Amino acid sequence: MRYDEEHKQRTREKVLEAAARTIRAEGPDRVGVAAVMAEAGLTHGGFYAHFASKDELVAEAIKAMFVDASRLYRDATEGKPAAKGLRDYVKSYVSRRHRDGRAAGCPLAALATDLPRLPEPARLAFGEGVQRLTDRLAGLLGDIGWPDAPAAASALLSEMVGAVSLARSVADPAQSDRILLASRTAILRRLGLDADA
Amino acid sequence: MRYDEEHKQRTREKVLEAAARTIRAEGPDRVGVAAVMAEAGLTHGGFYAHFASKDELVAEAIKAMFVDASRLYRDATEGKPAAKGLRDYVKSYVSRRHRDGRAAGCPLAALATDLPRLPEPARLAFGEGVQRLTDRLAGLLGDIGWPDAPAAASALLSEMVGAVSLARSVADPAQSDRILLASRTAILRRLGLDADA
DNA sequence: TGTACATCAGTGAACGCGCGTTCACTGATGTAC
DNA sequence: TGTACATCAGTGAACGCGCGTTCACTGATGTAC
Repeated sequence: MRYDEEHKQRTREKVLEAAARTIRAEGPDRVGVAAVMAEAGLTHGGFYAHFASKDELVAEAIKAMFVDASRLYRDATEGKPAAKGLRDYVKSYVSRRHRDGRAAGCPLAALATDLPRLPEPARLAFGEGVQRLTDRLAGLLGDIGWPDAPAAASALLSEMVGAVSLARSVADPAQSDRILLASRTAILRRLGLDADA
Repeated sequence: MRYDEEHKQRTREKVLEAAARTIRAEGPDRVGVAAVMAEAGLTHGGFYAHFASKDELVAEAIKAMFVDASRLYRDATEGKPAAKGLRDYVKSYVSRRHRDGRAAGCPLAALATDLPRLPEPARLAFGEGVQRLTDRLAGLLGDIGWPDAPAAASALLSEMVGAVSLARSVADPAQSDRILLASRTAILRRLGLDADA
């Protein structure tokens, strides 16, 4: 049907957005090419005009998820003093809303234990995303005068990822809430952010 | 072939052990009934004499994994003063050896992000395992006089799970080592255990 | 004690289904002349 | 300006394959008489 110049690029982005959402919600193994294409309003046959394989889709979708993650980070921190930004980011990350919204949340908490089973390109993309997020947190920790900010940022990120992952993994809602609250409180208290405005 | 009384029970346990290992390594979706049976030295047709479905196998295998997890906990802590036991458990959990041995490691770090996609029975079994491990850690923390030990234990477990999961998820070995080291150091220092014998 | 039958864990072929991938085709629009 | 052809994103049928599950069968041993 001969579309205009940017048409293919727009389609590719629509497919990637659908994949990024459903892979976070259902995992890379339970998401099918046909389902992703359908969610993007297309039929499955056209998939290979955009991606060489499903593996490539997964790797590219992981990159797209980290764009979402950056937006979540920016929304929580932009235009705020470091202490308040850090506090708001922790509170939005270790939250019921984040726990209950896998499809739109952080790829780390959604896919961490899936990654070791995925091929190299996906793991490379994931590793880069982890590093970028760590660097950003290290910046904030440095700004509030925290010692050894890069290592502290890594430990902080691990704790947030673990808390949200575990809160999602248990069947009992009360237990899940307790897991979130315990980590959120521990983090904010430790960073001296629990009483700030 | 009419086997003796305990024969069927032993076979079931062999199948569960094989499933517990391969599910931790490959994830519940990539492990097939036929592969698990073959690893237990059987053919796939006999599977349904032991389990009603693959879903039931997964739920039962999760219970079996937590038996392993209890053993790992006991090996690190048994017969030691609380401070030393806690320190040794953290060091064995947040370690390269644990990171590199998914099949025999803690189910939390191996499967946390898979669980939300599994049916209720699997998530119930997982939730119980998480609680038991948290209670044990709370016991140790209480013994060393840590305030609000149950919440502190939950936060500690989340941090350890997050660190090992993330260390496994990135492609770059140096980055992976840094993630482990950052969390391990932060935890031991915070608990005042970094200089103990 | 000996014989006929029942039991049932395990075998292996077969089933239906979903998935990743391939491929011949479509048809609106750009390009060549 | 008008006509014939080329392009190529997208369609939909088809493929091979692996998987979960089913089922008729096996055959060593326990039980009944």
